[in-house]
Amino acid sequence: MSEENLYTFENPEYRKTFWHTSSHVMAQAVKRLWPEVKLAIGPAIDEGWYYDFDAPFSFTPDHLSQIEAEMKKIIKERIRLERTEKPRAEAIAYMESMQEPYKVELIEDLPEDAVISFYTQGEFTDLCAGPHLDHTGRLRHNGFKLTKSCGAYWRGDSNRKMLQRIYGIGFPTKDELDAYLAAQEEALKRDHNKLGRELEFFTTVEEIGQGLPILLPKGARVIQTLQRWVEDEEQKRGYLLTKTPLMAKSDLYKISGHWDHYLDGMFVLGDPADETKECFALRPMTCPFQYQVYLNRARSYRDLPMRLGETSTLFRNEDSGEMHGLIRVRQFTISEGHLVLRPDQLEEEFRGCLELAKYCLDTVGMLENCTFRFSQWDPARAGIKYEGTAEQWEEAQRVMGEILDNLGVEYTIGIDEAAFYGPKLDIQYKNVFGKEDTIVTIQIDMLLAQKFGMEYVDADGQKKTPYIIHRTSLGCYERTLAYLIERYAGALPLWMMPTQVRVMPITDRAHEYSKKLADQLNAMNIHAETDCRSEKLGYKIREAQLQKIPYMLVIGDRDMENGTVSVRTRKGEDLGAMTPEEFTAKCLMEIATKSKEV
RNA sequence: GCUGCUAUAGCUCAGUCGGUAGAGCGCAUCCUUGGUAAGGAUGAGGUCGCCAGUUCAAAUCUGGCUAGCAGCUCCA
Repeated sequence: MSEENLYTFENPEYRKTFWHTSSHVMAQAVKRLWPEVKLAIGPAIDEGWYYDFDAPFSFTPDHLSQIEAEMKKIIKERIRLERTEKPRAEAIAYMESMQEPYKVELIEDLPEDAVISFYTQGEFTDLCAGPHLDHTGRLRHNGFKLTKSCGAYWRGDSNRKMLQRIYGIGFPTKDELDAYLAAQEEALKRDHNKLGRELEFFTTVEEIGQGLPILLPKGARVIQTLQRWVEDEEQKRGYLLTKTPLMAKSDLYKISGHWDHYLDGMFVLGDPADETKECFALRPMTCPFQYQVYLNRARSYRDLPMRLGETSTLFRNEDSGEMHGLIRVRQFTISEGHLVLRPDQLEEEFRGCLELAKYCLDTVGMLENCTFRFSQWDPARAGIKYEGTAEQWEEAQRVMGEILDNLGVEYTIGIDEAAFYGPKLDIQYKNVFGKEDTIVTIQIDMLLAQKFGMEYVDADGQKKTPYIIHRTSLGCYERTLAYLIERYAGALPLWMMPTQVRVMPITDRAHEYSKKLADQLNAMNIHAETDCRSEKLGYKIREAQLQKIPYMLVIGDRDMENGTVSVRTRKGEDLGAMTPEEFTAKCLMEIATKSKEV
């Protein structure tokens, strides 16, 4: 980056600094208004900044307006920011004198030899590593907005006090702010939780409970289309289809380790404390069930790799605050698979899993927005969250790292994000709020095969323990549907749409012709329906348009005379008259190629 | 689970100071047979999320619960 571009908003470093200084200005405003409020931390984030406060009251939108007004003053005062450094003991004493206990704790946790720096702007001083802008006038008094306030645990620890976080966003000009806020508003219109309900993909019912959405006919159909496609694709790639029980006795989960590591997350049927009675649990994952397929008889190295696939419904008892539309639910269905392998097959099979996942994500149009996370263990939680030895973990992570590097996967590392039995490659996707979740996961497991006594007889006659890859190819169908709704604002590509064509007779005279047309289309596996209500054409078109139906066939006297259909797309294009055969061929081609055109 | 917010007709929302409810859209019926984003008329539809409490009186005030939203924590 050239010298002259250094101090512009396009430079990510400058942008972070800009937002970081904004967070200090916000904290200064809060301290001016309510000196009793304690300061925690206030970093710049990907989009804007936040600051965590410990206040004896709750910040309301009213408070935020007051803070904004005070921030404007501070910006107009053009206060210089000055950096100072203090020795550790002095720094602690200083923050104690300022009655900022959170700052004291932060300093105490710094290494003995750390440089402890402060930034002062006017009467306000904050513990901070910097850097910062030179004065508050660099910010724009009408270029920022405090977007929300909410709870956040001190140091991200749910056992500690919940503080209040205020988020803000800011730009060098008001126009940029307005553009950002308008874009945000646009993005929220795609929110699957709103759009998915409006378009009748799903709903929820109070009596059924949290995290248990009802897939309405439209949503169910999309998921059916995706499932059939994924199952067929897996079969082509050598997967064997299984169908295993949705529940098992606690015995099974005790072998797998889920009983120890995951009991809180399971729906248990019966009393785990009563050893005289059977106790069942709904399955939170498929692994120990699908392993039984492998265990059905003795296996030879010639049987490997064994690729098992199952469209698998799982149950997880999530905490009540975690549920979100179709993205985080208590019952969901995934394209689950387990591959049982010899060590020499690991890399190739891992590549196969990654290729399958990328193919699936690309076909539905989501790959370009995915990021890859290499999820590793945290040695500090060995034996608590993670099973196995340090050697096993280092080995599994080394192997996975090598494979990822060989495949040229660009990834970030997530510490303490692994499964209890091994490291993962998680493919992440962001929703319209910018919140990231895993859509696909590929995991290497060096532990469970041993626990279940899974072996194979190798060429040398020795019994050996196989590797296992746990993987999904399109992840959880409910979650995928949610992201698809957001990705396409409800206007899914033709091949996935629950209704692909709506036939719209203009007069009663055209009803019979229209119904026959729809029947013909359905016979060709094109999802068509007829709108025979006695409404005007414009009204029918408006409704079909709002429902994002890809093709509208307008049928009037002209079409009946000429034996044609008049085709309109949801984009508003009038494709004119064509024969039913021409239209059918066009649709079938678009469906067969899984065109992403919308 | 935690912090904050929310819950009125199928949907989006009004409802003033506590005196048991309204609109638009949708739905039904009728008129209209209209060629590319809303034709007209009439009508039905609500124990104001649930349970308590305060009060002569609660959609409105208080508490608890349930569900929804944003974030935190956890997780696919």
